[in-house]
Amino acid sequence: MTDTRFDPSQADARWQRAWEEAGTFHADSNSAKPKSYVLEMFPYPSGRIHMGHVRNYTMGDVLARYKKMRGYEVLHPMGWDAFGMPAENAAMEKGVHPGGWTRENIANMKSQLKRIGFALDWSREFATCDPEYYGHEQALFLDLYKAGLVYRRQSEVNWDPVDMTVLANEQVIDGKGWRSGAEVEKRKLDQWFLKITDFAEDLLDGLGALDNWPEKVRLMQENWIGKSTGLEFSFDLSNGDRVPVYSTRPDTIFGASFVAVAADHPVAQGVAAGNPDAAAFIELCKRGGTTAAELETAEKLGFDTGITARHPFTGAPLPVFIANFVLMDYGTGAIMGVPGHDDRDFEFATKYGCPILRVIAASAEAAGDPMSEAETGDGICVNSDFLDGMSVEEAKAAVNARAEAEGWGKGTTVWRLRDWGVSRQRYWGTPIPFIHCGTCGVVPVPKDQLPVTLPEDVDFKTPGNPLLRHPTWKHTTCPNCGAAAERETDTLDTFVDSSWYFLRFASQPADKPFDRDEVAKWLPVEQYIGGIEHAILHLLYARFWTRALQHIGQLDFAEPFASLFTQGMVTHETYSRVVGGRTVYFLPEEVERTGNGATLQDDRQPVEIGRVIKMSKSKKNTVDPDNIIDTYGADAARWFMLSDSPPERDLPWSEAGIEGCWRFVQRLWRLFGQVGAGGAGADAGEDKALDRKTHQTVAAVAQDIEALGFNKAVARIYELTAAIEKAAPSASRSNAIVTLVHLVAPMMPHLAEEAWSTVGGGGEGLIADAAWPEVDPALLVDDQVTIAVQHMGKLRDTLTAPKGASKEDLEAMALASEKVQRSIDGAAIRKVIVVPDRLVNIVT
RNA sequence: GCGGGUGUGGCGGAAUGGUAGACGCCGGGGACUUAAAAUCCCCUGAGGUUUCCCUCGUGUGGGUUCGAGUCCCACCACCCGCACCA
Repeated sequence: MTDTRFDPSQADARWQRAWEEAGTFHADSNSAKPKSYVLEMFPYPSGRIHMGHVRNYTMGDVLARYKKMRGYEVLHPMGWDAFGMPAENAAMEKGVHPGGWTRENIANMKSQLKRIGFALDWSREFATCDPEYYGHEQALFLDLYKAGLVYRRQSEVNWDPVDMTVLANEQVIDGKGWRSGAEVEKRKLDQWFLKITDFAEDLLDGLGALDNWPEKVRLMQENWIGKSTGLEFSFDLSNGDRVPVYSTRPDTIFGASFVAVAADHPVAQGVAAGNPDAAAFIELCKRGGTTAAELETAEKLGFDTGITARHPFTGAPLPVFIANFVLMDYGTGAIMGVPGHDDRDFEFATKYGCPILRVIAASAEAAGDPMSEAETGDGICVNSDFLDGMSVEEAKAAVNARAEAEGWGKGTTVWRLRDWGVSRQRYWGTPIPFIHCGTCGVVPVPKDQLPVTLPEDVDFKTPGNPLLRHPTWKHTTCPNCGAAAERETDTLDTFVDSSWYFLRFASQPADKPFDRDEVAKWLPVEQYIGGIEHAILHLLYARFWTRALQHIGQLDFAEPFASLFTQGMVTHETYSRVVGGRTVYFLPEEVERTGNGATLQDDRQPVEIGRVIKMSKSKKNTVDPDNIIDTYGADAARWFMLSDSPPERDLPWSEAGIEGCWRFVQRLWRLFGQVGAGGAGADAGEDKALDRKTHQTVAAVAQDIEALGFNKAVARIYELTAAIEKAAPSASRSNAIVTLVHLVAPMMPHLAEEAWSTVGGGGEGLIADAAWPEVDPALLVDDQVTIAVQHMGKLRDTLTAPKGASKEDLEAMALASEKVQRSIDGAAIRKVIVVPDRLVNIVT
């Protein structure tokens, strides 16, 4: 090896070519080896790869390469989540076609990914906007329809009356359309739904078996599914109607002081018909946000209908309100208000003067205590007739039993989970394969006519759904009767696309979505890696879709992802100045970081250093992976992604940090050049301490990689590197260096290949195909251990003892310590605690 | 608002209830060099002491324990999700 520096600008591409030519990362479905499916969430082709992608894919890549070295047949695919709104936005803003824009982005991002040297099987690549892919998706959708899991019903959307278009929640800002600024209305449309609620119980139960999912993701899903048990009963109204309500707290029924119904509840509609004020109030509720967050934080508003409801036990008349915080979608769309024991009811009652009654208290004596806030905790029933003295749980059961016995109510399970609305009134998505016929109704497109492809000739000059206004596309004939009919112009939610892509990666027949047997070979995914932002929707939908396919007999398993890992974001500090009262941000590459400040390169004047936050275009705190790779090569960038921060936490990018990684790449390169100095690699044993360190590191790094503790693996590699550098030349040292090449191979594959091809005359083949080093268990244990000696729990001395020394010996050694004796200072020893191989604590 | 998470030196972080700060970054000092880059060595939680050590210290306040960053209770701060962004 003559070069003193590793040059990634020529080595990276050379090894990437070598892997490609050898088909190194091609996954063979017929392999006899044990399989491992490593998957990172596929990206939306926004145009450029960002550091978050690099981090996500580097983690998966290290695992995939490591698994391969451990003898697994690894499937590590990549593709594109290519449908979605940004492409339509680009079409509107730049006058480009969504398809062309997307294809161009994919090409750019693919070449970016290739430069990082990921061990991907590119032969399985696809984009969800490929007619082949979405055609199969349409077929699956029809299968689910046939199984009764797809239906249509009316549902509300955000309607922008100026742009004449449906808006996503994120396009509604303070109740106004993001483009038009017009007040957003709620409008009812016929929409397609998937019956995810049929699987609510199963999706909930399934969480229990997902041991290798983060606890917090399981909890989030559990809360999302939101199983609750309560009582459903009806109030008799003074106008002769009956209104069913649902409550999870029937034990507090004697504390009910009002009844509230949702704005779109039939009772509300009935009142509005004869009362313009009520109608106006309902209109008010329809404006403003629809999201749960907005409803919860918005001021509680109500309209007193003048109607009263008869309390089922006391017969007392309770006022009936229309309220903005009651949701038609949840329960029965009506509630009994118990201000004493529900936060929202308390706020509402305070505002509208309803009585706040205490019906739960810590003890019977506290029954008369005043209430300054809602008390939602446990206690016993008071002021509650026959419930007095019962616990909350007893009272719930007692009220339910009484209601059922008397026939005016019944115990019910209610789910927060709602059916999945998949209709989108947009162009750039999978067309929903149905036809509307004047005589036959809604008719599925026959499978032999799939895919229903998107028309190419569309314009985005006017707002609204281009499919709806396309001159010819929607006109067709009914497959049933042959009469003129119209195509469905809604497209599918892009979450449908990402609910089965992992199946298509595993198996790609031309004539069907996937082959059941081939899928069974690869699935479930051993390790799925992605952002926490997908903790609920994507992961829940994918779990549902898999169950739905199992239900209709197309799959043999229910859970697609055996292990899940959610990685943190890549963050960066921000650089800004206030110019004319406005904050102007600067890119890191425009800024020079000095000691504890920063200056703009253009004018040498200081800029303000802001908080370290998620990289975002608006704050300009982004770093382009291409620039980093141009400067430092792929391996330094990969190493940075793995160093320091635990993978589940945020990773702050810094120029100094990547410089450090670059120095380490070169440091390794110099060390790798020293194989053979002091003897050939075959005979270790000359340097027992180094042998031990080497084997301990191999075992620890393996363990860390398998637990995705990359930052710990990195720290151990630094330690071994330092130990080798300090060691005198020997066969042990040469062995250690060759081992080190293996250890870094999954993380810095280009450097490792370059070293492998040259060390000690050159290794056999590619190191990507090499086996992970064997560990000698005898070398994992040290024969000497350091014992901490404490007096009253405080460290006073340390001593070295043979491993496995007896408690008596350790105690004697500890008491012999001068420092310890000085600390004890003649006090009587009451107790000595000895933890073998760890510590001695003397208690006086 | 509801749900979830996080908090340890100047910074990122490490630590089966058992030596807090491994490892990296920044910073300081030195070696090499005509000089620089690169590289190598040493120091680097705070305070006291002055080369022997001592005291304090893991968001805050309590508690359990021989011993708490770790377990329990209460609080504070920040971050994420909330169903049409992906």
